[in-house]
Amino acid sequence: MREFYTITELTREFGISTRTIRFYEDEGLLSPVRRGRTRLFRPSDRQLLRNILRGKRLGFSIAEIREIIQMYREPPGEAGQLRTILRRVADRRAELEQKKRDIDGMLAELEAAEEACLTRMAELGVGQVSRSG
Amino acid sequence: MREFYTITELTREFGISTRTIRFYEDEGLLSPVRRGRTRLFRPSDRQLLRNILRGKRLGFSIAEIREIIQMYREPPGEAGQLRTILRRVADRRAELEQKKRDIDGMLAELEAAEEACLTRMAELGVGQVSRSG
DNA sequence: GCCATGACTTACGTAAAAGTCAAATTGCGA
DNA sequence: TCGCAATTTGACTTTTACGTAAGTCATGGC
Repeated sequence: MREFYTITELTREFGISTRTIRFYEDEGLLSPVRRGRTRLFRPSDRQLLRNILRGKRLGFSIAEIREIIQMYREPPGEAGQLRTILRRVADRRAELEQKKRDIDGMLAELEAAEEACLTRMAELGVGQVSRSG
Repeated sequence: MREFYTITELTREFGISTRTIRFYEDEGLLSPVRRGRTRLFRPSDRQLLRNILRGKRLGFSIAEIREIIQMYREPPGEAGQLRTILRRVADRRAELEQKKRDIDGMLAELEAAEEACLTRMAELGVGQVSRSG
């Protein structure tokens, strides 16, 4: 495991721009250490970035991702705050389950569309058809 | 099954604004029939709206949703176009599978966070803890 | 006939999430 | 130590997905 990554290494690995990474830092999602003014990303920063991009792919906003990230941090010492976090965890979980159902719904529609295409191709007498599902 | 829905009925059912529905029509996602100037939504429009909102929840853009919707339409008569659609279906499917993995990853992180909170609460000697997973 | 209600169009506004560009600075290899 | 590529900050621009406001139109009840 490497100790540090440069910003461009991360942009290449994740297919994003430096502007994006700096933007995430401005938004408080990332906090790389610095040598002089240059950002140095630890493996934990890299992991965090990976999680941020996961959230993005699922349609979460920066604000939501920031909130979710805060739930992963060291749990606080106060019972009320812990309960708050637990509630939010439950909420997010429900949201993710909904997204899962959405995915299954869309997959079903895609399969129907594929089926219709394959049927149509058969009607047209087109060969070289391979089924993936 | 009702024959038509008004715009406000749909806004109430799906928790969105009339502006949003009209915007989707402007963007070519919906094409309700009209009586005079008033929009009348058929059950198929309602279904389509449901699908649009599913796509939104999964983070697809209007442009992407428009493209996906076009795949659901009546399959065209030309073999090349059919193949194009099949390829896009495969791409979208792969994308949805990726999102599914993203969800599972996030769920795992949420569970870890929950676990940490529960542990912390136990340390504090806080009772009334119920586990959901 | 008048008004409330709901729907419509048009136009402008805006927040989020970067993209783009410029100018200064820095690190590092020769 | 020079020079160039990489990095930095800062400001401005763009795109997306609507929100909001202003004014019009149709219609059903009193």
